[in-house]
Amino acid sequence: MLYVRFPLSLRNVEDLLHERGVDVSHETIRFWWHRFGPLFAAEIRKRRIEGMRSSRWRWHLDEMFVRINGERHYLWRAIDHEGEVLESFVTKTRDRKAALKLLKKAMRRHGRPEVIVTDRLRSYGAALKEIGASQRQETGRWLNNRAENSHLPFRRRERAMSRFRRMRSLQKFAAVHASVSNHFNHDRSLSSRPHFKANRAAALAEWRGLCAE
DNA sequence: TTCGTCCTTTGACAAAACCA
DNA sequence: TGGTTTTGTCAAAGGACGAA
Repeated sequence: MLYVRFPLSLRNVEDLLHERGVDVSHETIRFWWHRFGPLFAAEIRKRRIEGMRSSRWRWHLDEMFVRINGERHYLWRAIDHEGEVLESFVTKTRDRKAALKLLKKAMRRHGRPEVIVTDRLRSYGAALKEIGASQRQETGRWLNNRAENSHLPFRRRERAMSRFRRMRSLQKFAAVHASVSNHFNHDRSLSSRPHFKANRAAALAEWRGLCAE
């Protein structure tokens, strides 16, 4: 959890744990998050979906560049109007097929949204047409800030991580990171401090519950 | 005992980040 | 620009532990 949630390297986490009396190697940390990260992420996602009100009527779709060994890849994400990450995955191309995959994945899990906000990339139009929802699309230079903003934590992490070495782990990390940051990031600025504290305590307690199982 | 399985450690590596 | 440090990753070996 330390590794995924904070911009720490594997060796940073090793040292942190050492301070707390846990003696493990950096390789073990890596092993742990590969092994258990996806499990936790899936569990968090499942619980969130169960407890979700049907208020996610507007989606924001977005893609971003990620460089792996000098090769260009694209990280696709679907975000709801509250800034919560619904879906994310990695492809090598930026075309209709990738956009379509994103849409289908998200819709299978969350149902159809009323409005879909995208940037001006034509692939979205083509993909939406294919599933017969083109009238629900809204594009705009500024409309999609919601999605762009949610890249920030990810970018910060990417820098500390000295870029991703393999597509496989980027995919995994994107999924786990989305779930974990959804779980812990309640809006600090909008809610009062005691309210935020209560939320954070609840999130932590729930996390401990997940670990104990 | 001897396997087999599942984790952990170790040491090395190349790529990226950093710094002057 | 070029050298140094830091990064995630890998292969190989080690170790704990239960089953046969």
